[in-house]
Amino acid sequence: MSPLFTIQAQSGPARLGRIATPHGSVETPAFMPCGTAGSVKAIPQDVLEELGAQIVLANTYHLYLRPGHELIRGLGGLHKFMSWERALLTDSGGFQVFSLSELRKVTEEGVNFRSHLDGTSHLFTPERSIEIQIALGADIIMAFDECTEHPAERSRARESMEMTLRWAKRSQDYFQSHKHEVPWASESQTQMLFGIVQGGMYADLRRESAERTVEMDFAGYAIGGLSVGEPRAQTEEMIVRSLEVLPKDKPRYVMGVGYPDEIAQYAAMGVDMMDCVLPTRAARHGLLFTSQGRMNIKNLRFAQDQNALDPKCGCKVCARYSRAYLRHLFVSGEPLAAALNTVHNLWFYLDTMRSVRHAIELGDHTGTLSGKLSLT
RNA sequence: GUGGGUAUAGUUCAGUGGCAGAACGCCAGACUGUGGCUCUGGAUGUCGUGGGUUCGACCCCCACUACCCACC
Repeated sequence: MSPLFTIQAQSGPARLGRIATPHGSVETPAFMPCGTAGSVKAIPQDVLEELGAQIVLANTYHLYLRPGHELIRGLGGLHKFMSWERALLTDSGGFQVFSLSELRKVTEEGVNFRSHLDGTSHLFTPERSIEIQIALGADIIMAFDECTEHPAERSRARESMEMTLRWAKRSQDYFQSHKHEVPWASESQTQMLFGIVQGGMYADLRRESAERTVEMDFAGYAIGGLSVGEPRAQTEEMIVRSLEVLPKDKPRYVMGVGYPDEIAQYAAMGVDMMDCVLPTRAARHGLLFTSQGRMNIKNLRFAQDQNALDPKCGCKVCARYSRAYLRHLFVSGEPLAAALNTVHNLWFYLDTMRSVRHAIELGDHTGTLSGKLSLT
């Protein structure tokens, strides 16, 4: 079997690579837009393709609750259901449990939680999470973990980390015995299961978590539990500590980050994959990322501004519409505002990654990777 | 013309003889493995005009003006 992840060029710790999935390849470092409920909010799949997205993240928690994973399996899997032929990754539901903490109860077995939709009680276990993720059929699926809250005492961080390690083993075991049940299964193709590094903000726990996760031999490794309120320097250190241990021939994924300059920086540090709700959520809230920094399009100062949103941007929104019009759409509550803003922000993120990949390919002669990206 | 009603923030309206209020709108900020076009904060007043009563009036009294309703 040919390797699922290949590295084509390196520049310092940064890698230019390619993940081969049953639904096309993903060039790395990659940014993955969030399509929580089987949709990147506000834009249709053909636009997502035009933007150059090669992989989208969807969510086990949401799709399980509605419309239900068995329904999606019955309709041929998530790719077919949402008419997305490129790669998909599903999150395990671990983070939703964390972010909806007042509704949860964590035990060794798993997590009891109440649906935010109708209040009904549900139990997620590692086995259940993987079962659902197999039914959905994403190309890359995630082990069921516990996202350690921040701040967390060392003892609490260790306890949480140990739980995640036990759950990782159970996720792996269940996956190995059921992976043939994926909707599009064939002899040569299965899903890739990623393990997740935790350990709170403790460098040695991060290292230990990474080492013991690697021993279980996953197809790729994620670094979770970051961007939960800690200072940026700490995020960076935890990533570095984890990357030191993670195998260089497997994809490494930092979950849930970040700002444009963050994703460029982490890619330069050797991270291959990232996802974040920021570009899409911010877009729906009127916050746009540009080459000149962040821009709140609802500000009065744009009311009569005929300039393109970002004159240096190559997206279709910047090519066609003025700031004045975009402000008008947003202020008026027009649905088109969310669509256009999302197109721009995702283009900006995806284009940032294209620049980073190009810089790695050229051996970073442009300096892009050495911190000269001045994005906020 | 007669009778009745109303007049308070940009708008729609609460309000009490003793610091001028809400909602929406407006202005600004936030957003990091997405429940939520969401959350947080801020500014804005000749309380229609002119008199009177009162220690004190947005509030009570009188007149005027504008608008609304009914009747003629």
